[in-house]
Amino acid sequence: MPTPFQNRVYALCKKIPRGKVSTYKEIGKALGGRGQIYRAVGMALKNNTHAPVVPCHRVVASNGAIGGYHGSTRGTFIEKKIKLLQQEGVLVKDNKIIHFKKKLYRF
DNA sequence: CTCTTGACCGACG
DNA sequence: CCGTCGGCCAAGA
Repeated sequence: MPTPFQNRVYALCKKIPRGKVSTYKEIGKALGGRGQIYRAVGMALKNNTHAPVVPCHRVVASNGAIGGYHGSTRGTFIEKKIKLLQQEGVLVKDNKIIHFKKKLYRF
């Protein structure tokens, strides 16, 4: 069972439109949190095993880095995440999102 | 309740 | 560009 906090995070993830991405920080802000809120967001997504029902692959770090996927900061899953993003029109180079500012979706 | 850890961020040198 | 430090959220032990 997910915690209420996790539910909020997942709900926001679903709101992200196709071809757009968001960041841990923006999600945290949207939740009304401040400071280290994005760290808690990261934990929530890590606990998310039902991907891609929840499009957590559209959530990246604030600097445009991919971040992590399926509980890993690097590995096969990350490649999968990149592929999914590129399928949706978000180009990724060297684990960073191209035109990140343009693709960034704010709530 | 206390302590640790995490898919993080921003500032500084 | 890279390593280091401060910050101060949520969940689990």
